[in-house]
Amino acid sequence: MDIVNIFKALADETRIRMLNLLRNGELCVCDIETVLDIQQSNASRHLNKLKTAGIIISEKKAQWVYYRFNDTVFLTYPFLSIIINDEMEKISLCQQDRVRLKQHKATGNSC
Amino acid sequence: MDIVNIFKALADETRIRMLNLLRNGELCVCDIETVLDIQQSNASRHLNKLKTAGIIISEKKAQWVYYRFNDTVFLTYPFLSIIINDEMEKISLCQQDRVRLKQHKATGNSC
DNA sequence: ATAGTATATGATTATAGTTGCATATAGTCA
DNA sequence: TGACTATATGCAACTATAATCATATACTAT
Repeated sequence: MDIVNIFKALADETRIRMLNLLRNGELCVCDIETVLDIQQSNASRHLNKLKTAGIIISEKKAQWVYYRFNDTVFLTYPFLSIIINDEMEKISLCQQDRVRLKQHKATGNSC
Repeated sequence: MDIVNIFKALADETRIRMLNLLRNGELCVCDIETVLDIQQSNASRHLNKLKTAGIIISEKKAQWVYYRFNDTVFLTYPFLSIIINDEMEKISLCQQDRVRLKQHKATGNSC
């Protein structure tokens, strides 16, 4: 039952926060790491879990790996759009994270 | 983050199958047990997990405990309606379970 | 009261998921 | 080439979840 793997991928606060950050567009691992203040290996593994579930895809550019939403999964599971567009907007930690991402990008230290 | 507990509750095949059965209306533990062919304690614990997450509620009637959807949670999390109405319809195991529930009810052995 | 049925829960074991540290791999740039 | 950066992964410790069996609780009916 593939949908169970989707829910398993969503059943973690860090991964919800990651998906929230990706709403603004693709990001590399190190920026996600910095904004969420988590370890590099931790970030890499959580992103891999979201990728394995089919929610995000990755693309290597030079030494960075950029992650972004996998558009086709929203066709298969339309409820995912609602979660990402509406539910994440309601979560205060997610709102704060997006402010922090904006600030991080403003510093010019982002990829 | 309450929504993570919702996803944790959904991140299990048995619990998805339980929610699918409840689409037809309230059911007691023993009927769910029979239709899904799982142990009694197992059924009770999974139902409790769905209840703790706020997705279902229970009502005791005589010696039976009936479980049904908690309507208020669909107001808080509208995406849940889509999952239960649309996604479960697409899962073949869920379709089969609903046939088995119908057959079980037809035997007259249900609560 | 007694026997029977339905449900919940304690205790245990098994399995799966998470984290941190160290290290491997792959790319960049001087 | 060598130093550096970004990312992934092996391993170990830890935590959480699930399944099973036995038992407790609560209700029914005789």
